[in-house]
Amino acid sequence: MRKCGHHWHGQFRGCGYRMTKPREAIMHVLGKTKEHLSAEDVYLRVHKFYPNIGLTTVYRNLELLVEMDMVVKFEFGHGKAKYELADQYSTKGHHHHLVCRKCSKIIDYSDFMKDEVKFLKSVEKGLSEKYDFEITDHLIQFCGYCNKCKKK
Amino acid sequence: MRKCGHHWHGQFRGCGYRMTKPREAIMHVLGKTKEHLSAEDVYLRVHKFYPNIGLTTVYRNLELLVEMDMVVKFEFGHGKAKYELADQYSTKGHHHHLVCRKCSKIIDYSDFMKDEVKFLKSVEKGLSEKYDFEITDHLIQFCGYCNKCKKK
DNA sequence: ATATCTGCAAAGACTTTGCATGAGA
DNA sequence: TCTCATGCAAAGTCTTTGCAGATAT
Repeated sequence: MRKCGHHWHGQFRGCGYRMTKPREAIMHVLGKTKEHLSAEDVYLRVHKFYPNIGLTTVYRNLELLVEMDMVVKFEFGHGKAKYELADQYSTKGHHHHLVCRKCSKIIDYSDFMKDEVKFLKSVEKGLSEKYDFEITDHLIQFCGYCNKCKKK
Repeated sequence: MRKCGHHWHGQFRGCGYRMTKPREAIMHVLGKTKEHLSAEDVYLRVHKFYPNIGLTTVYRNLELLVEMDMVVKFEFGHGKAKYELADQYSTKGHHHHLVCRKCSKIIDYSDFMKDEVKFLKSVEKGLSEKYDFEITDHLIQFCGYCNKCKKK
């Protein structure tokens, strides 16, 4: 059976992991979507072209990918965790979320990134020094009511 | 038995809810701590002076309090949700969190709020207009490795 | 060859629901 | 008095763990 050659190979090997078919399939699904997928969502999509996949494997690999900084995990507070490819691997690019408190709708936005970068730069530096904390990532999110859910 | 009079009374009545002993007890616990408590944490603390409390009641009221904007719910990604009194009811004041990806330690910080306010003011305005979204709250959080967990 | 990875089944953890009883206004 | 709220038990979800067999290198 052919080897699991692929452009993710190096990423995994570099971290001491193997490139396997389930991993390839999971990366494929994550790379193809612009949505925020739950573990089960990923499982279902992978399952279509790789029916042998197990949900457990999806959970284990998503966790691994988060640890490797290739995937970001979000807990929007509606039961299940959602996963997205990290900015540098994604076609979506750097963005944040607007979360509706009523219908749970999530809007991606990538506006005002200039302001954000300026803000983050000084804050991250200050915080990491003051608290002796190595900052690897940030989470910025706005909560409220979407156009359909806000009171008229 | 005496009535449940208390300074939270108006908050609840104003939203169409009743002031009950369990609610009073839960507010008492939340108001007394500076920690981030899980539902079970709240339950255990309330239980000490109000042993009749049920865990279900705690869950139901925390949810209610979040909806009333009196409490903020955080999902730091380590299993259980954590709750804090909202800024305006808390002695902690406005703050955000630094979350260690390894040991799950959470550091509250309230530095750089001037920069933050400036940043948020323009961004919130822009976003709410562009996406027709009523922003009620924001979540800003930095993830990384605390002094004990970062590689030397 | 051999340590890693996978899939299945079962267990675990947190949270929600149903319902009869109790309490606030 | 008349709803609303509570507590218990049971159920529901999402996620993790154990383990034997399969796979990548």
